[in-house]
Amino acid sequence: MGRHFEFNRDETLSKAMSVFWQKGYKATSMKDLVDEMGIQPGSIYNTFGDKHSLFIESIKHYGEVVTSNTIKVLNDGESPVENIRKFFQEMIDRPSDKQCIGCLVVNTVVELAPHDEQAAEVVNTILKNIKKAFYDCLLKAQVLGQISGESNIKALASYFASSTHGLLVTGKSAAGRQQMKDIVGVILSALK
Amino acid sequence: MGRHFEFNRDETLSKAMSVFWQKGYKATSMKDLVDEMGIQPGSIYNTFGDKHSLFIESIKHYGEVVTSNTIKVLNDGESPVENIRKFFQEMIDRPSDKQCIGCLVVNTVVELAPHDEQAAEVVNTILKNIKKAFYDCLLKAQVLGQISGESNIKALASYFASSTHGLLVTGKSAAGRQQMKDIVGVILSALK
DNA sequence: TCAAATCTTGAATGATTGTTCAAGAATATA
DNA sequence: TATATTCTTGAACAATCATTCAAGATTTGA
Repeated sequence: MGRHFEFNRDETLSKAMSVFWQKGYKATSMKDLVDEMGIQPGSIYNTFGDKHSLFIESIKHYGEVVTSNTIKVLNDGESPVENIRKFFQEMIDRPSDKQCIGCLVVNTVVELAPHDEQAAEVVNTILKNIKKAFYDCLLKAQVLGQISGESNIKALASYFASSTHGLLVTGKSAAGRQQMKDIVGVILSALK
Repeated sequence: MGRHFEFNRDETLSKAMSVFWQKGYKATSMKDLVDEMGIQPGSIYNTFGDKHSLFIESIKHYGEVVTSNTIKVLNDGESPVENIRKFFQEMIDRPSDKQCIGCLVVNTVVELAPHDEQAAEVVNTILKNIKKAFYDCLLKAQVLGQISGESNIKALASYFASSTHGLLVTGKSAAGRQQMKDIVGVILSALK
C-alpha cells in the first residue's frame, strides 16, 4: 500500500551510471544527478541511499550490463582466437562518443580505488571477470590447438586485460584510429 | 625591492604535484594544498594563479621531472633492446607506494582530458614524448640489427606506450607482483 | 629613518556541496 | 469514504568549496 514509484529503478540507475561514466565520481554533483535522473534528491536518497552508495550501485550495474556485454564476444562462436580478434576490433570500431566504454571501470580504478575500499572491491570483481573471460577463451583455443599447449595462458589472459586498459587510456588521448589499429595489431601478435 | 619570497617556488610546486598525483584534481581541495604546500591561499594565488592554473603547472612539472626521468633509461647505455627491458622491469620493481608513478598523466587523461582542453594539451605533449622515446630507442635497435628491419617501429612505439598505460592501471588494482611480471613478459615478446 | 614596494597571513566571501525533512500527492485497505 | 502508508517535491541545512582582500611583516632605495 502507499503511493507507487513514478520512475523505473533500473532506468534511473542507468542514467546515474552514464553521468558518473562521463564525469567521474567527484566531478558529478547531486544537481547533475537530479537533472539527469529526472527525480528529486529525496527520491534518490530514498531509493539509492547517499551519493556514494549510488555510485557503488552504478559500477555494479555497469559490470552487469556493459562489461558483460563487451566480453560476451569472447565466448560465443566457433573460433576462440577469432573471438579475441573480434574483441579488439570492436575496441577500434566503437563510435568515438562511445569509445570510452569500459572507462567507468578504468576511471574508478584510477580515481577512486586507491582511496575507496568499497569501490576497489567492486571494480576488482569486474576486472577478475574480464580476465576470466580471456582465460576461458584461451583455454578453449588451447584445447582446439589454435595456440600452443606450452603457452602460459594465465599470463596471456592478464596481458590481454592489461592491454585493454591501455587501449582505453590511449583512446581517451589524442590517439587517432590508425594508431589504435597499429597497437591492436601488435597486441594480437602475442597469439602467434 | 619589497619583501622576499619565503618559499621556494619549485619546491612548493613539487608538493602540489604530489597532492594532485595522490588525490586527483577534483578531490584535491585548496585546504589540502595549503596544508601540503605549507603556504597560505594568498601566496598560492599570488604565485600560481587559481587551482586550475596550479594543476596545469603541476602536470608540466611532472612531465619535466618525473616522466623525463622515467624514460631516460630508454636512451642511455649500449643496447636499446636491453633498455626497453629495463624500462618495464622498473615498472615492476617500483616500491608499491610509488608504483603509480606516471599516474598523474594517466589519471589526468582519464579524469580531466575529456572535458579540459588545456589539460588535454599538456598531457598529450607528455604522451608524445613517451612515444618518441620508444621510437628513437627502437630506431637505434633497428640500426644495430637487434630487431628486424621490417618491424613497424612506429606501431611498436605506440604499442609500448599503450602497454605502459595498461600496466599503470593494472598496477593500481589488486594485481600482484607475479601478475605484473607475467604481463611484462608477454609485452616484451613483441621484440622477438 | 622614512616611504614605497612586495610578500604573508588568515579571516571573510559567496557559491556550491551533499543531505535532510516537512508538506503535499497518490495509492491500498478497511 | 476515511485512514494509513508511501512516494514526491523542493526549500532549507550545515559544511565545504575556491577565491579575495585588508592588515601586518619584511625588504629596498632614498
